[in-house]
Amino acid sequence: MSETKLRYSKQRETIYEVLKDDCTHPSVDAIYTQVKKRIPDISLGTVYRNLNLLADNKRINRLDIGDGVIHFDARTDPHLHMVCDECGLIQDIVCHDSTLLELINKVNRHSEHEIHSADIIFHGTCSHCLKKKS
Amino acid sequence: MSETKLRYSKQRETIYEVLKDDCTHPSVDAIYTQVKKRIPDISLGTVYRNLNLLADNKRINRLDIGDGVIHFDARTDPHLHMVCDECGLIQDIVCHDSTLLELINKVNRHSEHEIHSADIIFHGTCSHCLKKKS
DNA sequence: TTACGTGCAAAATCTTTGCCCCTGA
DNA sequence: TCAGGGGCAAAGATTTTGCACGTAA
Repeated sequence: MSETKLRYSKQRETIYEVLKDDCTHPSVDAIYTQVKKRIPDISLGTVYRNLNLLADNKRINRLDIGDGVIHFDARTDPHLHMVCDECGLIQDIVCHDSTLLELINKVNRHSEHEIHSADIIFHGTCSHCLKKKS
Repeated sequence: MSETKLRYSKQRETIYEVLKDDCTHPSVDAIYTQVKKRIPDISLGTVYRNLNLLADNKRINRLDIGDGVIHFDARTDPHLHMVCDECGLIQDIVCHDSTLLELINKVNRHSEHEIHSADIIFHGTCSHCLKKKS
């Protein structure tokens, strides 16, 4: 949870590279499988450790969609997520305007709490599955 | 995941009653502890089984705040959640107006996907912790 | 040199499941 | 009667951690 100085390690940078090039919001296991192609003897524990370190240092984000495993995302700009209930894919929804900030401001005005951030996960049917259905 | 007819059971109704009277969005373990006071020999497996059944039948909702355990909520009207990063409490944020629907509609207009629902979890500092700080 | 990082395996958590007995309808 | 429900314990699944060895700075 705390931000600490990190020394270079091939494993950690490879994990970060793999995640950065993967837009599917992969689970730890999926990342492990990918990284293993480049560093065959890396261990799952190392992948967990480094993903947690990277997240604690805000280089990546944890993403919890409620499927029982943690997903990770190398995008750190504010954006929303959409989970397709048909195919399970997780997609980014870019905030075209100030929608997200507006929502947070609205809640801040109407409640006594102080909101700092919002994790928003939409559920529905993705464009690809919509086409398949019609 | 599928909705099925459920026969009456004392255990299930007690679990539902306990959850309905608890506004803290308790974890399975917290619910188990509560229910155990009324039915001392109930088993944890039964609590899991029934919470999942109740959720599948839409009588309650699962709530995933990313802390590694599932929370449950007997409120089924559309509302948002706020997790206090200081004390960990989960609070309801009532949607005063059509904010939530507006957000969903906006995304539906701007993306090719079809959004059906939104799970929104705010992070910040709750009113109680704000007072303690000042 | 030395504090941080790794691989490995064991442990810790959390959740589901099989089995046999019980119970609501 | 009998299919659904429960208790118990074992199994599964996911994640963390201790330890001895390796490595960046």
